[in-house]
Amino acid sequence: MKPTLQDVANAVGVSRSTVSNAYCRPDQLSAALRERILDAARQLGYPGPNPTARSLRRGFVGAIGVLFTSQLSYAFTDPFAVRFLAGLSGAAERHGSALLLVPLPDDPARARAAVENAAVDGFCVYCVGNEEWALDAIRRRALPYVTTAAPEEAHPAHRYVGIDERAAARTVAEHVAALGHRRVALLGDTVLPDAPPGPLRLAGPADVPHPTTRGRLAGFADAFAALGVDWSDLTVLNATGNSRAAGAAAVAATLTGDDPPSAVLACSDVLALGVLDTLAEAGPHLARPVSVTGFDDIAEAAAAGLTTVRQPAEEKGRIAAELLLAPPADPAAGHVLLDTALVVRTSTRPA
Amino acid sequence: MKPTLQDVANAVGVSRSTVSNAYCRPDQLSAALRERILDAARQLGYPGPNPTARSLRRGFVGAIGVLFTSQLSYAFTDPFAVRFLAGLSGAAERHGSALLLVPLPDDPARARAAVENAAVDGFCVYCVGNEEWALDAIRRRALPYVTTAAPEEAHPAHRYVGIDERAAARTVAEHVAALGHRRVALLGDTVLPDAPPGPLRLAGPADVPHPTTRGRLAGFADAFAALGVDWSDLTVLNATGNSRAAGAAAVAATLTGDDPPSAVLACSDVLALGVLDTLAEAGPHLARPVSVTGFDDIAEAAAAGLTTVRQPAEEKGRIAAELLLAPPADPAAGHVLLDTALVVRTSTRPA
DNA sequence: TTGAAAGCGCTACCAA
DNA sequence: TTGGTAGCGCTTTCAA
Repeated sequence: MKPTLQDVANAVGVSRSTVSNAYCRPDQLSAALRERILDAARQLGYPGPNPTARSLRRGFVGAIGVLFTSQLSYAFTDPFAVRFLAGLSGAAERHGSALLLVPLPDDPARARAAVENAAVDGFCVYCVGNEEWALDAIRRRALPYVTTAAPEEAHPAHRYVGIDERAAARTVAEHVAALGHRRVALLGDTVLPDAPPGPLRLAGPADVPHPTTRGRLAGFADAFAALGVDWSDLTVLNATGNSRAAGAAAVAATLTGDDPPSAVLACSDVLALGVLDTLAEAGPHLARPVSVTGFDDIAEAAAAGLTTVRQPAEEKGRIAAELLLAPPADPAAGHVLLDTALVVRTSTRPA
Repeated sequence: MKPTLQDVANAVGVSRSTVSNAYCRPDQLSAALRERILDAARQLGYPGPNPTARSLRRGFVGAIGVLFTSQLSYAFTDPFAVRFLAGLSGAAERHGSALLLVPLPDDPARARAAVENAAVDGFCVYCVGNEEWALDAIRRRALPYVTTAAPEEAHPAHRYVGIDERAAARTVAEHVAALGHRRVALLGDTVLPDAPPGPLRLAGPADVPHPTTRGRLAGFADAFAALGVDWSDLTVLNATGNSRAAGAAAVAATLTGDDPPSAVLACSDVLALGVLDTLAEAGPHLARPVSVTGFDDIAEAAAAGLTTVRQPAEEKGRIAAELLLAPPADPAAGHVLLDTALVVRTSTRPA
């Protein structure tokens, strides 16, 4: 059996308290005794206090849980998520907190159990879809948490760091509109659940369940509505996933059909890069060039010359961690909206 | 105070065991009683069994620790590490295990404490330098672990997944040698600790402390030695970090000096991309083109036309997780060497 | 400076 | 099917 603190105490002939003190309160005993205890521990192969037992007793763990309501590997596949995690981990590191990445099974009951069973002091919920159930489980545990988007309904103690999705989306749409584009397609990931890739009939942005996508589509629409281009004049394209391939598949038929749009506004850079892939492939067969915009400004966007909206990924992660680990006294400071910036590159041209 | 299992038991008028059973062994009580208990729990706001207490009692945690002996954010900054983590997290997810990313402070004593205090069932150690101290702490805790490189000295129960660094490096060097290059520079990250960026005097690869870098440099040297080009004829360049910028800085003086090498063999793609950056910047001032090779085959390598050695990043992560979570019965199967492949692109040309 | 006592919240065994 | 008992390994008063 693995030796315990008790064994060390027995070996030295002192009480457990004293051994415990030797580890976590060196000032509470003589240096000599402490040395004697540590020596005995080494001799016995005692690896130091058991972390789980210590957490139970102390009432905290030293780790924050990170939740992606999707495959966990998504976190490492999406460039924006990776940068967010870089910022988050840097700040967590500074606070001496570890990061527990919690995989969520597809089965709702088991997913909820995963949230209930995570040994953490708080949660950072990376919003990618419907995570209300997870927030509910977290609130029941009375743990602090932070999300990466404003909540749908305000909740006391709900802290978040996000951007003004709608206003940000509007800026890039205004840029495209100013270039003279009027036949425009909007591309989003999972605009409606279970919808197939490609064009979608949608009464308005309000019908989109995912708040981030809803906000961005609404912002795109705002810009055109101001110029008299109605929602019904816009094409909405659905991608079945936030990936390059899904973006490419979503637009393929539309771009190669007759009367294609002159511009495609995507809800993420990854989708937009997929559009560029389709465009590059279709190449000579296209009647005329198509302008494309993305959202996020990931590294690949610059290389591809993609016009996009920049949001500060690492900073978002850093602030999320700080909101959790060093909560502001003023509750209003728990709601952070970051600035975004339109980045114009070569993927948008006059219509 | 937060309600505990005991409170629920009191409320329903049953024993704690029965409440516990209601949560983790539903077959041990009648459906009716279980419903009654769960209802009471809901009423009281009991969020379910405390994960830490459960772990203590059960003796396992359901998480594996991931150690990067560097800034934790490095894990998200290095493309190869990110792909490794994607593979690792996918496999962990399948096994229902969470991932605890443990930040390691710079201070050695505190770093060791971080390893000792992590509540995990095992460790995956991503090798980036000297991690013997961490392995030592893990062994004392008698936890299973896996590393991403063969150990320097064999240890029972040490499992690893790696590649034959030396043989792999040799293949790309042979390719460069076959193109006729004889004046060659080798570029590695932290070839010697605390060495400045740029050329380095080194008696031989054996003097390099980091095993991965040592193996790759030795492999490069092997290829040239076979053609009569001695170690002393090769230039060794030191980069102070595994980053594009560090790679660029390491080669700048050498490439723009007189009598520059005709080829640079880098120990990673990231470093090689830095070399390409320097080359692009120096551009017209260069006497003649310089061939460059990398190592890893990250996504950016393809776009940059970089000749490199491909190693299966995601698979490495997946196998690491499986070695840990589903240990093979045969101990020999705990040592996995993955295949690598030379990928020739446009960054290498005849001398 | 040291030790005794009292749990942290839970689960697993065994007996009823 | 239910409950009593006995810890899991530790830390923290408080008293000596």
